[in-house]
Amino acid sequence: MKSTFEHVDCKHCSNRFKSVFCKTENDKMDEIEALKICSVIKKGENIFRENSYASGVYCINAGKVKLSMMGDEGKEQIVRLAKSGDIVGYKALLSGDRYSATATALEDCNVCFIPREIFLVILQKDAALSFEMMKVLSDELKKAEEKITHLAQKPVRERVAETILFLKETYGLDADNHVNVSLTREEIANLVGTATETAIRLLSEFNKDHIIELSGKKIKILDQNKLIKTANLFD
Amino acid sequence: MKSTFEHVDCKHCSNRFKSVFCKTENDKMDEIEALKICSVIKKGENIFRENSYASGVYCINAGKVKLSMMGDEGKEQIVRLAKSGDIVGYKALLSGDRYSATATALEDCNVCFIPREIFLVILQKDAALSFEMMKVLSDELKKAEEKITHLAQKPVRERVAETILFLKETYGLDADNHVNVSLTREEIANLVGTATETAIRLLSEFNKDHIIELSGKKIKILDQNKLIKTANLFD
DNA sequence: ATCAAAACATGATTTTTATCATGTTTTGAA
DNA sequence: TTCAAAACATGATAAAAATCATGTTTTGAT
Repeated sequence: MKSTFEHVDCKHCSNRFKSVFCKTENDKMDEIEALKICSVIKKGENIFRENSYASGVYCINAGKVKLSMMGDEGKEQIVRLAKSGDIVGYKALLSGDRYSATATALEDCNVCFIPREIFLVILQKDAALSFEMMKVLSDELKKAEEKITHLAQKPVRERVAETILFLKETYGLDADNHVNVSLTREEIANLVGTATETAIRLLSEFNKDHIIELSGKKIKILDQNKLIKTANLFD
Repeated sequence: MKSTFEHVDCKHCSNRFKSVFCKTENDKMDEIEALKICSVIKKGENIFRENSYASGVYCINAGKVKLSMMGDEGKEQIVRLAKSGDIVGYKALLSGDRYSATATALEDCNVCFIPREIFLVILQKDAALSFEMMKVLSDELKKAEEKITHLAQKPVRERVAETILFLKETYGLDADNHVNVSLTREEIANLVGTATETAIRLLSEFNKDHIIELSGKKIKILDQNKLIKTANLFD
């Protein structure tokens, strides 16, 4: 099984046209193809660590990844969730800095590593790729600013509801209509920005109120409208 | 007096080499020069408004600007502070969206408006400008993610201390060693992400403890080390 | 110079949320 | 399969911060 993931041909990559590389020309793609390194990252393993030297970007070919920062008291804050087709590690590379977050596989992943120099050189030559990168960065920044506003102004209850909707938006639903990602309660709390116990309590409450249905780590949204209302969105 | 600000020659602009345009070639600069529109924005006036159509970017030639988003309950959240040499409004332009924040002059400003099309066309042609833009975006994103982490994990007291240090970092000190920006207590609260009364109380407390000295809206940092300690940074 | 509005200040109270404590359930490695 | 560690759950309590209330000071327009 593992070998089928070992090397992915960029030009035929299933994420090719979903990713930031969608408009990249074929000759540039060949350069990446030649020098990228694909590898399998097991669930729980880190792709890179906060404060370590940024050696390149990672293109997620399969799997889910969390990006988190360590707070002063050693508490994890999840700042982004990535899925197949997304790239991670570009921020540090562009600002010429160390990685500002740790990237951890939420499930077994297949990622393609594109070394720093190759990525930067292609970026210099390929205006379309640059433009796509700027779009990605702009979108991330916009989302981050919205998150700041909500974190500063919305009560935890609303933010927990919002987070469930965000998880559905990001990862979709599986065959059984469950939100298609498995997070511990602690991870959900670290995404919401609250204490683990508070997240647990609010999830149980939503469960009791038949807004969601919990079975272990699986979350099923029973009443999306009520969840939107609970999140206090769009008013 | 006003006329001296009315038109600023890009090539001789004092911010030329501090801004994102620092590496832009002269011929590109001429294009911008020819089509940009300089104007004076009075204190309190908006440069652009959240949700309005993004018609271009604004280069701040002189003055200070706050960028804020409206929360659900109509409460302002300040997401960024800009100074001369900074550009604002680029995010919306790049993601092809409306402005996601409102830009308001904190004092009389002189800004140069660069229309959407010109900026985007030059961006396509000028790899160096694109790269600088990506750097700016990356830095902003990194700061935003740090803010998210602090907002989620640090108590208000620490965040107020941190905000004072941030204001000093951003705008420096004036001749009397005061932090060189004038914000209302409400604006400080909206930057910190707390209630106005809470911000007022903590500022008075720092004042009483001789960490800072308040005189009206002017803030003087008396004991920077204590302020850093209060902010609980670097430990 | 006057005056109303905005900003600032501070005490009292309530609400929200974190923390502490403790017990149960689930999970994954030996 | 067993068993310890991790995750989950929930009650009690404490702490933090918001809200409410009220008064003072500052500010800017007339």
